[in-house]
Amino acid sequence: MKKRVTIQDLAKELNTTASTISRALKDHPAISKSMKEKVVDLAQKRNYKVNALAAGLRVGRIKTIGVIVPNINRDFFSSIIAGIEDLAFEKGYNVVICQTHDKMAREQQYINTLLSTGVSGLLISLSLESSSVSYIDEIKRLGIPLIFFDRVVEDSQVNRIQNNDKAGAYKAVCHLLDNNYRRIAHFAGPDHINVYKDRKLGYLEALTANNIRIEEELIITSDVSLDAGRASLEKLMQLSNPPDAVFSASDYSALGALLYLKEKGISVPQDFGLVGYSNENFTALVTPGLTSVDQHGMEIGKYAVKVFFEEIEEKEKMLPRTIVLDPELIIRGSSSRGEQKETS
Amino acid sequence: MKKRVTIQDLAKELNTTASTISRALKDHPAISKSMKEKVVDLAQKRNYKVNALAAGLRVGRIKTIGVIVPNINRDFFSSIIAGIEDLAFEKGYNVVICQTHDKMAREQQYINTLLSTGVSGLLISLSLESSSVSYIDEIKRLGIPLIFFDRVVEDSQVNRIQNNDKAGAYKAVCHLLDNNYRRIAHFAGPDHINVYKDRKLGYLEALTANNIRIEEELIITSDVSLDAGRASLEKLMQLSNPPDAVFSASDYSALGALLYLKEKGISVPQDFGLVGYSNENFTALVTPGLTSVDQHGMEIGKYAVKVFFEEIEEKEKMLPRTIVLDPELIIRGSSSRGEQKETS
DNA sequence: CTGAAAGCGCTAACAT
DNA sequence: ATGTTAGCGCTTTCAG
Repeated sequence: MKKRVTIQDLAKELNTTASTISRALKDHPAISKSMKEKVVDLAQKRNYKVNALAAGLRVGRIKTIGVIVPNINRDFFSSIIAGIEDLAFEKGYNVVICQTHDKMAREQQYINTLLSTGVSGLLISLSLESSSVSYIDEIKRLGIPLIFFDRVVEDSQVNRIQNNDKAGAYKAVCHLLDNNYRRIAHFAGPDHINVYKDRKLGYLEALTANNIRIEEELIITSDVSLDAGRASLEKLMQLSNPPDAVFSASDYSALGALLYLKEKGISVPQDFGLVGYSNENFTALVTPGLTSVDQHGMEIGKYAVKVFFEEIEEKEKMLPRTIVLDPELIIRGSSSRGEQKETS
Repeated sequence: MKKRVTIQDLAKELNTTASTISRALKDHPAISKSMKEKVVDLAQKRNYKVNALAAGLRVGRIKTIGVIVPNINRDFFSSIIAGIEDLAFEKGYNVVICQTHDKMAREQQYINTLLSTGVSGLLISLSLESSSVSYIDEIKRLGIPLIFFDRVVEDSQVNRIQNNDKAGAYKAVCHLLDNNYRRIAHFAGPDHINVYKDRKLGYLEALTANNIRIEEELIITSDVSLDAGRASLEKLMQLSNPPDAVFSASDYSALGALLYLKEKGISVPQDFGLVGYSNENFTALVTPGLTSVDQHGMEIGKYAVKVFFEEIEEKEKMLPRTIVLDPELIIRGSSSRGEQKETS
């Protein structure tokens, strides 16, 4: 367990000083070519690695971007992360990923840790529990770029990359109406999360625009998990006048509903229509395929880092931006009555 | 963009010194109760956070565990991570997750970054490209606990948490034989990765044990992706004597095969049997359900951190351990000829 | 119980 | 083109 090689060790061995080594290693213009070569060779030979702690302490920041998401095993979030990584790597930044499991406490803890390790920026999608958020001001005060994506805070002056969830939901519900479903229920998520609020709004607007009366009993709010979806539909089917379709704010609860319908032998899409949200990979794999709304995760990720780099590269303070992408309805078997091409 | 609050700021305000603040904050026994209270209160009020860079530089290590996996959007890996997080949090450690996308270069880069930021330990599952690995000695030399899980290095003295992949494959193939499939092909992964090598061995042993001749043409090696699975099966079906079942080393290529079979109207499991590996969530969702081998990801994660904590808590150097878990065959529709209970 | 002082490894302004 | 020096914020030994 020897100590790690430092810049001093290299300096001693080359009869020079730490400064020269430091500069040579960063390809500083004022260092002779021959010296640079010697230094780089020796560094390699001795397997030298910068101590990012020391460098970061000095400079106040390290070339790492912190990403905080509710869950990493959602295809939506993992595509966002892939998008973030692509650009970040290109620019020589590393990405560390933290998952909150939708707990506000973990979100706060990770923010503290990441801040205290000197990350250069923070890209965050809120946990389900995070209705209000207290850390924004502090992050701003530290001058660290902060970008929210997908699940964003709404009332503050911050950067946001999000989908037009209202439009996505609107399209989804209109599609169900086009396929002659008439009593369309909605699985809603917590109202304090923008995406769920907006999806509900889109649902309501689509009904109103089509002169369909809104019935509160057809709207069920939950954590939109698979189990919640199954339970919600079970409850709805007890109604004297049950729905003939569900627009779910999440693919998972749509899947729960689908499994319930299969169990009960209710045929989808003939007797019941189903649309989910997020276009998770499994939606294409279940039978019938689950119609869903694709949110272009990769793009969201790319925009998020892009804004980050703009923030650190601009000298003068930029105004916070909100970038809104348009989601896309992906039609599959679960909602296509009449002409079904979909088989898988 | 004010500077962040330091321990010195607090010291000045309380007419004491940094040492006292530092000690009070860590609940050092030699600090008076009243002082501790004052310090903790003020720290809270001023929103003080330790500068982990500075503390880490001093101590040489930070309370963070680095986890490196090929991909985070596999259910298998994300359960492992969940297992790791559980225990790590309990002990006050943070977990940062990095994904290599199966690229050796990224693996090396992340190891460098994590080492240079002073993580306390490294939990690694190798990328597909990583046949030989050069960083082990260095990590050991630095005295940082190193634990491989699932995809491990085989020839060195390191900690390993892995599944008995041979046994899992053996069970899977025997199950196919029990269901009267006779020409069983195998989708193999790269041979330099232990898990794929062992799954192939299990396949071969199961055939041999049942007096079935091994035919090289029935073994197709690929990156076991979805596309590879489809392509591999397509190729196999061109043979003059095509197989009637596939044991795939990965759920993804099994899925590719399933989609191909559906397209061609070959009925599963009647005319063709299919078994995958890893028990990804989607295996329960496709129709017919895909028989697969569950690897107890959560347990693997828990063991991995457990070994990490043992390493840092023991004073004397412990010998590297290898922990082998037994996987479990999950039987679903895709391989159950005769008595099919499975419908989903 | 508290303070003084040194130093972790690196960078950058300021020499030369 | 290279060296000198100071200091980032914290912990910890040693002294009181």
